[in-house]
Amino acid sequence: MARSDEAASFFIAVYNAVQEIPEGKVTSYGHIAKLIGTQKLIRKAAQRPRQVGICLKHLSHDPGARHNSGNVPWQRVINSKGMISPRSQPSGARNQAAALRAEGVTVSTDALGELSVDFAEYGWFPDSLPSEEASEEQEWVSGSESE
DNA sequence: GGATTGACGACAT
DNA sequence: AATGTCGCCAATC
Repeated sequence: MARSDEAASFFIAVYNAVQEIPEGKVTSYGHIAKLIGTQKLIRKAAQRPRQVGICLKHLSHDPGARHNSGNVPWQRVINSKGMISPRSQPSGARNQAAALRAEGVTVSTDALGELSVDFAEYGWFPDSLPSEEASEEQEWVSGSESE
């Protein structure tokens, strides 16, 4: 099992999780990492929020790719403080804000020009992926499901 | 192929 | 409350 395979799995898991974020909702990089962490497949996933950002950064713009900027709602992922990461290129963050506003999310701008979203209103933080059981190998044992 | 960077986050000062 | 430090590890010098 090469580490590169594990890395690839991580990318897939991230894109898969991000696609679960409902339109008009947002979550954090850290939460995506945590959700992936519930799946044993990937090592220390819950401790790698940065890698989640890397995944989105490298999200393909090729419409033909399995996961691309068109079918993965990357804009719904912001940092744990509820703010769109300023990062290197301001236009990128602004573009993200525009994409969120387009789907009904209110993005506030403070005096410093930092963009933020109210988690209380738009946050999406489930304990696990809604379709986690449906899409994965689904090899857990049935019998002890307690609601 | 070693060193730095970074769409982050938790904890320590 | 506001910085600083460290862990994580793929990508990029």
